[in-house]
Amino acid sequence: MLNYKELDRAYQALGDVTRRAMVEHLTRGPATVSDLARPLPMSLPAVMGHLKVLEESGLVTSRKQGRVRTCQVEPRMLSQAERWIAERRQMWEANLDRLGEYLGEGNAK
Amino acid sequence: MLNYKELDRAYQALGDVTRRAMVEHLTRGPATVSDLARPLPMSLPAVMGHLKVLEESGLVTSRKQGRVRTCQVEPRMLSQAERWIAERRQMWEANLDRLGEYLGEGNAK
DNA sequence: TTTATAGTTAAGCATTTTCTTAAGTATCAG
DNA sequence: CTGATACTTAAGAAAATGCTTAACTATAAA
Repeated sequence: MLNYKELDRAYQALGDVTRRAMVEHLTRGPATVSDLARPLPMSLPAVMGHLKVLEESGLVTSRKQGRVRTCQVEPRMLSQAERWIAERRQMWEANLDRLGEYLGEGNAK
Repeated sequence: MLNYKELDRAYQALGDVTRRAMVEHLTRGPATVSDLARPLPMSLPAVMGHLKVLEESGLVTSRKQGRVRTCQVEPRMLSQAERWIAERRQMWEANLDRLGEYLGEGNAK
């Protein structure tokens, strides 16, 4: 399960173009910090900041070997964020169905 | 389709417990501003602020009749936010499959 | 050993976010 | 008309974000 703080962090992390670009990059495979930074229009420390947010959200993990840090997507957290939305949408649809039945009965149709 | 600014707004909107609570409330059916505010530990103007964020993100819409404003979830935007994550997850899985094939061939298994 | 690479930390600054209280406006009810 | 209700706006404080440059550490290469 996912507590509200984890969800906060995951959605906040995704609420930034730069970090979504990083996630998208990592879905094509693992990458180093420099790999992630190369296409981005900002300094390396700025990228590090975004990486920290992504790691704290659980969407990304990384390990350092020698002087190179390699980053990966964490698909589990991706799924969990996906699921929260999916569940709310389903809840809304279920409600809509119930309303439909009610109107259907009321109007004898 | 969804441009990056819309996605920004949608995920930023979901990246806050209060606003997720409001969305959750609205998945059980339409509600007025006061309905939304009642369970929340903050002032009405603060709730209005959150509502504004939700409306600007396209996740919620509202209409005013007389002095009462009624709010609704907008399931389309919910779906679109869901889809972005789903697509990245699938991208990652496809990549993993390709890696699996590669390793499979390499190891003659 | 010297130099280049890859990443990290720290300080500082502008902007945005999230909340407050106070003071409105526009219905609706009596 | 008078007061209560439902929201709305504005001003402002405190904290969080997102970036910069400068300085530093650890590793690898020459």
